[in-house]
Amino acid sequence: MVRGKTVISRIENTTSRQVTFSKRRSGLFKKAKELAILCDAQVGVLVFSSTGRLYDYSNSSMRSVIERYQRIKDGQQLMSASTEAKLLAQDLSGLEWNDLKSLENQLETSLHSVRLKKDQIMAEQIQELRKKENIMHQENMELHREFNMLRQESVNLQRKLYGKQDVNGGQGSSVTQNANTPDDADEIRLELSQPQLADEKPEAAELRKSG
Amino acid sequence: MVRGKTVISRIENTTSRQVTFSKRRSGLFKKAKELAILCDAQVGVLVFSSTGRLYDYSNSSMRSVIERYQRIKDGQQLMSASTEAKLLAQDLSGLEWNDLKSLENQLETSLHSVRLKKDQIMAEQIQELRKKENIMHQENMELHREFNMLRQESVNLQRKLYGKQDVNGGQGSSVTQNANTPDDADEIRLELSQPQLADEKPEAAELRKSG
DNA sequence: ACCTATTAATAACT
DNA sequence: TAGTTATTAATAGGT
Repeated sequence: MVRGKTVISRIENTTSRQVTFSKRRSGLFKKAKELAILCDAQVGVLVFSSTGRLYDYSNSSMRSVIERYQRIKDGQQLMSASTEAKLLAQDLSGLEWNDLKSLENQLETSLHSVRLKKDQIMAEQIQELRKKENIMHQENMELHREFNMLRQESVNLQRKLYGKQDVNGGQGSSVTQNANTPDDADEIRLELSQPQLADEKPEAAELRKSG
Repeated sequence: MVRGKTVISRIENTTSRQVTFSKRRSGLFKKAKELAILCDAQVGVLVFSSTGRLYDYSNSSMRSVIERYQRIKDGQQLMSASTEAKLLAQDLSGLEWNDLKSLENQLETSLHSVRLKKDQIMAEQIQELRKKENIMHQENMELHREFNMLRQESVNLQRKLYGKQDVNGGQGSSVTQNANTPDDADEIRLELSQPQLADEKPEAAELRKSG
């Protein structure tokens, strides 16, 4: 029953977060739809849940919304497919369906196999790159783990060697100050953060498995 | 003051439509923001006014939202182009040969631009994945380098601590299994191999230098 | 841009 | 997941 002024910060309880997500998502879509109708606007809404699931609304096709957005953003003047199709449809009037059907078939079949092959190749490439990406990410994580173990070990050794004085063994960056090793690494500075997929949330990897 | 139940249909009066657009647009964005915060979701909203102006909101970058959307969608539907062609063909009736000729050309053009767009999207994806791959690879190399330096240091510390006998001061870390290192660090075996890009293109190396 | 009567959305509950 | 309801939030029309 809405007690008190609703505070907008992350809902920690998982179930109530999911319930709220479901309710507010539909509320948002409803608002988007109303805006589109009332004000004759083109609207697209994209929502990814914290579990990585996609929900979307748009009054026209999302593809065309995105293309329009990109056209404006990129300053490019690429005509969107849907716009072009509309123009094409307007140009032609009074055409026999049977003729069109065979025409369509001809055009499609001639292009279909080529497109299929090309798409297949590109899709395979993308899939392979994604696989590689995941493997590298895992390897990266493993390296971090092992690195930290070794660092801890090194710190312990230094403690044994030098006593408890001047041993900089914190979790921070500068791990060792080993001033008396002439031909070896005198000073190792470490500034490592956890590896991260460039701009992806963790669940994205999860998603790729299923999708 | 909201008289009566608000009817959702196009507002004919231009000024009040614009006012409503402005108000409801900000309302929509607010709702989107709240959803993102409350439910830890990634949200993107795109709105084009009836005059063609773009307004957008997203809690992360719109680009990443769109890319995430496309990553999901292009796995699901590679058939949208042919579907559109079918819909287009169904609209039309009554045809002459000259019309067919021009239709053929237009369909070809249309298909061409659709194909171009699709290819462009896929090519961008591949490019971005390659970029990510390179970044991760670089990070991986750096980790290896630092790991080896730290390992060397650890070995030196162990020598100092234990002399040349029984140099196995690991705290249970499976990383340093250098059981009998007589004099040189050359024999230290590390179970990590250098990371490698499977089928690296020439520009990849170039990228790492600068990045 | 601000105000406010009124409807709309929704948090907590079942 | 789907209702109910007490509240808060959004907003249409006016200024």
